[in-house]
Amino acid sequence: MKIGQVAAQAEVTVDTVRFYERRGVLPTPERSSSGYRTYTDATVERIRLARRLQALGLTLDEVIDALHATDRGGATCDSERWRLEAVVERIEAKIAELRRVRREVRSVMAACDKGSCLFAEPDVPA
Amino acid sequence: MKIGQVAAQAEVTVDTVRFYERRGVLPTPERSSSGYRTYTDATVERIRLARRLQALGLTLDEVIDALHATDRGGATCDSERWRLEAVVERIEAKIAELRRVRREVRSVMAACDKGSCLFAEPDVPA
DNA sequence: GTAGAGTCTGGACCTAGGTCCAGAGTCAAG
DNA sequence: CTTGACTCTGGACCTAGGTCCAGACTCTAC
Repeated sequence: MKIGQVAAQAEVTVDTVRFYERRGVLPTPERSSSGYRTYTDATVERIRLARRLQALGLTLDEVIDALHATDRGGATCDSERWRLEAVVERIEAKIAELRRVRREVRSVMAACDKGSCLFAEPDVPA
Repeated sequence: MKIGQVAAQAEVTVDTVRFYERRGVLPTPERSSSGYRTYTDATVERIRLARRLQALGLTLDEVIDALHATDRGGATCDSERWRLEAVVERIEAKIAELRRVRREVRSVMAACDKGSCLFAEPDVPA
């Protein structure tokens, strides 16, 4: 398979496939006699898995790490579970932060209603 | 006041002050005879307000917009309230998205426990 | 045999919000 | 009058995850 076909099947662009290669998501591919990268279905699956992990909130570096861990063999659910737990924690920290900010925005809005507006100074009438 | 003093009082760096000037958060300042920017306390207040708005989740462009609106005069709590409401909506959309992803991560973890691990293919014993 | 589609390289570009730098000028204290 | 702290300009750099480009090459179909 050539890069375009892999990209289409994995639903990414050819640029992304090459980018993943540079970053180490994908191993250095074989080349045809004319220098074209050649791939198998396994590459499509690997890209799909990478995207899935990214969609779950892993950074690209974490995805690479996870893939390399399984490449080395010996990766099991138990041995890799912590990655997902770390993601959940990160998500929860973000949610907490967003809630904090929302509370603050609401309190500013409430203060605004009472006449102390952030934007327009309340012109205190004598 | 010179830039360093303004920066210190507003708790930002001098680079940020100059950056804010370029972006339009701050108006073009007066210059001393030697070419140094000169500021008043009002600038410190303006920077503090800008940072406050950013901390509430407004983008820098939105902050600039809000400040310019009040510069033009006529800004009131009522006329500017929508900005904060928009921020709240954005925050809520983000929270919803994070919750969705968290649900998905958890479901992947649960599936993992049942033997279909994303990382390590379950080697189905015969 | 040639047009058009695909592929190659590697480096520039994008967003957002700054941060950092060199090289030159300015200012206050000792 | 020199040292050290401050300021000036404008452009490069940072993160993250790609995206886009030119100019050259290759492959397929007509």
